[in-house]
Amino acid sequence: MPDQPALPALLADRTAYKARLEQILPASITGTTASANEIAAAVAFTMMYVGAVDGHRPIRPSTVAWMRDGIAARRDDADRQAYYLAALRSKQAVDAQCHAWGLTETRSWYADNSREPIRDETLRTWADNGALVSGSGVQTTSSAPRYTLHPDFAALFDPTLTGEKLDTAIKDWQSRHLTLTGRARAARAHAAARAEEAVVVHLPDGGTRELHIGASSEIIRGVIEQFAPVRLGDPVVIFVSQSGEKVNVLDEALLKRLGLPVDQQRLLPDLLLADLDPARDALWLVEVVATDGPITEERRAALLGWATDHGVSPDRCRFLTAFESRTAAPFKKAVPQLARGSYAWFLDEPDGLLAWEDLAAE
DNA sequence: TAGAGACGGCCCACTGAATT
DNA sequence: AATTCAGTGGGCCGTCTCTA
Repeated sequence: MPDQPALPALLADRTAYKARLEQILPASITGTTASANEIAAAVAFTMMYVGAVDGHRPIRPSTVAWMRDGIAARRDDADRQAYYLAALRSKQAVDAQCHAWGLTETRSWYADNSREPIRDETLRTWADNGALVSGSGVQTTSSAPRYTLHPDFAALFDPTLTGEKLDTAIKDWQSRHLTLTGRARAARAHAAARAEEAVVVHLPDGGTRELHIGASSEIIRGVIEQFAPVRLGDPVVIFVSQSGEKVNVLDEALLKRLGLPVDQQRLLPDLLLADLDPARDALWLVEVVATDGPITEERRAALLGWATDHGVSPDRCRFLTAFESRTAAPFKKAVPQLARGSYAWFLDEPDGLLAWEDLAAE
């Protein structure tokens, strides 16, 4: 990475970052201690240490968790870069780097599981307050690094900025980012970044819906745009559920009329379609398989139970597993488990439908 | 002394890179 | 090409400390 900006100058230690954070994003403003607590100080130090600013050298939570006192003490650009690269590879790579440096201190700042408060509390809160630049093109469940500091926020940690100059700079930043309009601006920028990478699905009723980027969303789009209009007489998309998101209900009124509860705790299909054609009158329960999770006998029974518990007749339920291709590994892996009485559909062969039927039932 | 907050730990589903 | 592994996302819970 030859065109990377220079690494920023650092403050003395974590304590110094905590002190500044308490001025910039105090709990009294953010409503949570996560914006300026010890974890937040560790995050700020580490992000500045590796130069995670303005889209360059993004980190993930483990980059913070794996930092150690011995590493933090090494301030050469080459060492900082070396830690960044090691932390991108694995914890073992960090161990190896420490060994190469002859560091005896083997304790990371935080245990691996502490990534959760780092991610869920500190980084979330910073993002809400315009302190981060949202990662672009990184899938929700990807382990790729995505977090960088907003350059204006990072500038507040400049060691040469002290006393009155620091106070002024902080007040200026707060007035641009922490006001109602500042927050709204951050939210809009965040939404715009997400929309740019979204998968746009055209619904049967003419509307559109944006889904997260990823193979699953491409398959969902295929089912809605290519499968449903051909196979269903009068298709309606009732809801879509995506990882990392509450169930996305598209037709609340219909869901209510059907009397189906959308309970987050229970097993729900990835996609629920209804065929309102009076001659067909069916409910399509669809599972989308990018890697795993087809309609197995167990899943079929659970989904059927969910539907029939609420008055849907079993003979009105259709079960479909949607795949990217029948030539790809996920389908081959799923074949032995596919539930009898379910269908399979493939994104790369949208005009076909594979039926696994009970001979006696037909 | 009860309740709230902080923090570390565990679980599940899913993804992409590394390994075989 | 298939499988494994490590790390992400979303959750929940137990323990400790501080405070009302």
